[in-house]
Amino acid sequence: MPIEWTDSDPELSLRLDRAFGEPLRVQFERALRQSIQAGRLEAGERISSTRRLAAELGISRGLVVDCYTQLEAEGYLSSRPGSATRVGVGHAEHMPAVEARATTIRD
Amino acid sequence: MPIEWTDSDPELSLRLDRAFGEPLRVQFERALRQSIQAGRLEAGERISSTRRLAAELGISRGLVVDCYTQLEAEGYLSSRPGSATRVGVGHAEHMPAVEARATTIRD
DNA sequence: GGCTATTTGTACGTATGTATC
DNA sequence: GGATACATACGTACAAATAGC
Repeated sequence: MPIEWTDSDPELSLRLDRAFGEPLRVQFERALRQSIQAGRLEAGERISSTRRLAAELGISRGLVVDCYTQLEAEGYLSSRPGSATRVGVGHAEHMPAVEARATTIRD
Repeated sequence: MPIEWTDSDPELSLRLDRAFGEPLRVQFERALRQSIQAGRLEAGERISSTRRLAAELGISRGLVVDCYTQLEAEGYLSSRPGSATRVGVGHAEHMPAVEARATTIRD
């Protein structure tokens, strides 16, 4: 049974399927990366905390942490302890779709 | 091809060999126990997390967890959730092999 | 400035499924 | 079939940094 999740504004919508064979982490990581690439998330904008997103998606926080870590290494996200994780400024600027859209996504 | 690993300070150095016939867990567990027995690890000192050590040794984390569990049961290590594993205070000072022998093999 | 809640980061321990020998 | 090893996912716990009041 796939997991679908859409925020109030559909800034981040993704679909995970446990029975699909592909690991949840891979599915989630790709969905998140594509959301940034497509400009559905604005540069510098806060994204959900690992706890909230995990709870909303029905997956463990560890998975979310792992994916955030990976995407941060790729430059898509920026985080520091005690503060919210944000979309990396470097990447989103270079993405054409971003400025065109000016999407608002909060937390 | 043996796996060799040495920490920055060579407090823990070990050598694993997949082709040796002896299970990796046995090799690793013995190497770790001997490091403590020989006093190369100081009492109360932090040791590598299961994730880090597994990654550095190229073995699965499950194996490291199993060995840590066994050595904790023998008193060589001390751990609690959310905190780093440390060398057991009782052991690193006085002698070792006694408690180890008294312990039954688990699992 | 201080206090508290939140968040990240880290770490352990466990469970389940799979592959291989 | 059993033992060994690995991969994936989860739950929990704690410390440090931060943000907000």
